[in-house]
Amino acid sequence: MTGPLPENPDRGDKREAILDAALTLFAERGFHGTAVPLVAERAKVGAGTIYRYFENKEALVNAVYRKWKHAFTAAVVETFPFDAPVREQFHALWTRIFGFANDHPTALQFIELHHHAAYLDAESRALEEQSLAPARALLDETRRQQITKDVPSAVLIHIVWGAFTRLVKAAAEGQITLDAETLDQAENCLWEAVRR
Amino acid sequence: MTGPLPENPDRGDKREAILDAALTLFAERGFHGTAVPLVAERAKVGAGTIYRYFENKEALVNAVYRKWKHAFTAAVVETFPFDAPVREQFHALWTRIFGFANDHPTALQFIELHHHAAYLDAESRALEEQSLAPARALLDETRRQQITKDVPSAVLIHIVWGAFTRLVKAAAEGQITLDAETLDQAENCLWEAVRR
DNA sequence: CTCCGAGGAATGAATGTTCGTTCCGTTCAA
DNA sequence: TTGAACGGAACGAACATTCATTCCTCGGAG
Repeated sequence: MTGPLPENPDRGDKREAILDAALTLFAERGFHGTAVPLVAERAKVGAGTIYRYFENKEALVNAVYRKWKHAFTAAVVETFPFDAPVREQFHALWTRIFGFANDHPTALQFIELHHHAAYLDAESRALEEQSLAPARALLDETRRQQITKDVPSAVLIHIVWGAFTRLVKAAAEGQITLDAETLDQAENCLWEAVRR
Repeated sequence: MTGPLPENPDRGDKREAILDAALTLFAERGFHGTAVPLVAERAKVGAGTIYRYFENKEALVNAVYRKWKHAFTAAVVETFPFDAPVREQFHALWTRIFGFANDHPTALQFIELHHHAAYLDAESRALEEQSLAPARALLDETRRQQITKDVPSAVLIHIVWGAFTRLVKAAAEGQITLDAETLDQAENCLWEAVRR
């Protein structure tokens, strides 16, 4: 699943070095725009070494995708206040998602860029669904309670997530600055977008 | 600018065939993932012919980008009711943008995919700014009139545009269906996101 | 404690393939 | 007949991947 592992466990950091280099380069230049030897150079590793850890370039991009999609899901779900009032849950969701974007901007850029790409395999695709499950559950529940609008929760999710990722991208490009106040204002905008 | 043109004006449709093929392939597989000979094949044209019309692959992608960015801007601005009440202007904006997405789904996908890409030249970059100028003007004005929230108009634009493109992409992938009612609901969501 | 040799890990030059681009013989319109 | 337009074979560069070789680690013999 994770590719062949070297038998000496001390050297597992090579794998991480490769994953890190691949994350950055794939995020910046895309899958087809990134040459494998370039990944090797950035990871300070021989080109052939990559193939000791990953079957091929496609397996590598899938490994990067899964690693960070899992990290994202974990960051959102961990210690999530599932029993708090819904407005508070929305705030928690927003805060965690942005916290992740702040801690790992390259990872979010990578995830967005490779969303639904042709070279992602079935297992990676399945993770795409899974990662937004808490949001879907929340919005389904709030709709039932007539707190949010009578609109399919999938539509609301795409509105919030689409707006969010765009804001992050714009911030990364320096078009806007996402300080605490702006972030709060944006959260408020989107709550009003979804609330009844 | 537009590359060398054949001197016989009758044959200008070859250029269009190339642009059309390039639009579809670049939208589906990205810039680096699309081979020039493949574009030629789809355009039913010899590989060499492409280079009679475009200096190189980069010039081609820029030409596609400009063509459709112009078309998009035109579709939005044409007969726009600049003097209508602001809520109506917002509706007009929403309707026109979605009308474009509906008429030319591949073009919108292409534009989104190549947004701020490294291989776009300065002139193409300039068009990115220009195309959302009407929206910016509208949101600046409504903020002055205290109709929309006291949030930088750039932030509001990214919220609306981000939500919109995500909805279109989700619809293209079959995750949601954007019928007239859903579209109306979504417009309402985003108006409430921006209005005071 | 030192040295040796076995075997897995790592390497990067070599390989076959695919790409962007060019070149040139052919076709077509006038 | 002539010159522009065209197609597609051909070319060098760049790519993903392989593999013969080197490096490193460590167990055990002396």
